[in-house]
Amino acid sequence: MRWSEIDTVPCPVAQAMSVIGDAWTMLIVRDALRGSTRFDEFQRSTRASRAVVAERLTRLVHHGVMERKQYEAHPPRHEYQLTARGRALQPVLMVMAHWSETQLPKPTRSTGRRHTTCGHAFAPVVTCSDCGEPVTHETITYDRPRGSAGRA
Amino acid sequence: MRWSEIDTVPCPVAQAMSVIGDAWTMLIVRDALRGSTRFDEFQRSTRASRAVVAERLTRLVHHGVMERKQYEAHPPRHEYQLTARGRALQPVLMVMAHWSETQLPKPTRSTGRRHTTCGHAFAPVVTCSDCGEPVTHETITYDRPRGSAGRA
DNA sequence: ACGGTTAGTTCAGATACTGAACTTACACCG
DNA sequence: CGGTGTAAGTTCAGTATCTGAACTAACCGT
Repeated sequence: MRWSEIDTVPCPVAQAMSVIGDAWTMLIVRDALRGSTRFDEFQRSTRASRAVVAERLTRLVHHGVMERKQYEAHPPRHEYQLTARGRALQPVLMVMAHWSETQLPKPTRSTGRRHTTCGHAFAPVVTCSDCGEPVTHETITYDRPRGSAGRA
Repeated sequence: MRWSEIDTVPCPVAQAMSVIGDAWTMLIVRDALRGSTRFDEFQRSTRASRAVVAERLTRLVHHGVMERKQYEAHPPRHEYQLTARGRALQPVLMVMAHWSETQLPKPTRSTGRRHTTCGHAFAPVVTCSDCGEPVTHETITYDRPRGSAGRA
């Protein structure tokens, strides 16, 4: 199966992969969540090749994660902004960064994440929308126990 | 910059990418979280080429996400099991699947996720470990506002 | 006129992926 | 005994993708 056909798999994880299943794409989204909007900004920060940055930005726009806007007419200049769909990736990146910080051996500079509601540094905790209690690997089941297409 | 050098970037997202920043790897982890352990099981479900499945499994073992265990001596047969580090990816996949289900247009079969603590189907909500309130893109700040290396 | 900025595109050479066949080592069946 | 099946890979030729560097276009400031 080709990369380009992943989007035909009826699984939410595979669908997500068809949009953000690439390291450079994720780094671009990370930068966008931090406030980057310009092509060169993405290129310098990710250090991906210019061709890859251009291709990934086009793909993100195509999937409705980012919007390409002209901010200057002469000369024509564009910038990339996250859409609501793109901003909704924030929890994904945050939980991923937390996994990295707590599970991987190599030290990374702390992200210094702070919750403005309470003012504290914090760890993201995934909870149940119904009862509010934390969700762990052990307290989850799936309705169709062993279906054909994957899910997580 | 090469893919193989991502792990030198001192950013937790980049570090995560160096381990799971690949679509096939994520699908393998998804299957493992569902209970798959065998090479052929991963290959059939992901439909990646056998060479890629072998390479990705080796990489996951190398990064301590999975363990390779011999479960039969004659003929030698191995299986792959998630380590604690691998099981800790469950929230990442779950939040990602939720993003996919709520944000992407293409319909995917519902994952039918159920919380055994309360017995209900649920959506994962990322909350603050300190105050317990939901965390959104708007209620987060970062201590070093515009550092050199990325974070999210 | 000269250099700088922004957003790309182009290209040759290197790297990675695909699909299929092949391998090893056994088990089961008649 | 020979054939088929299973499990976990490996190998290979052809194809696709990525890298790094240079180049383009259209302006600005001095």
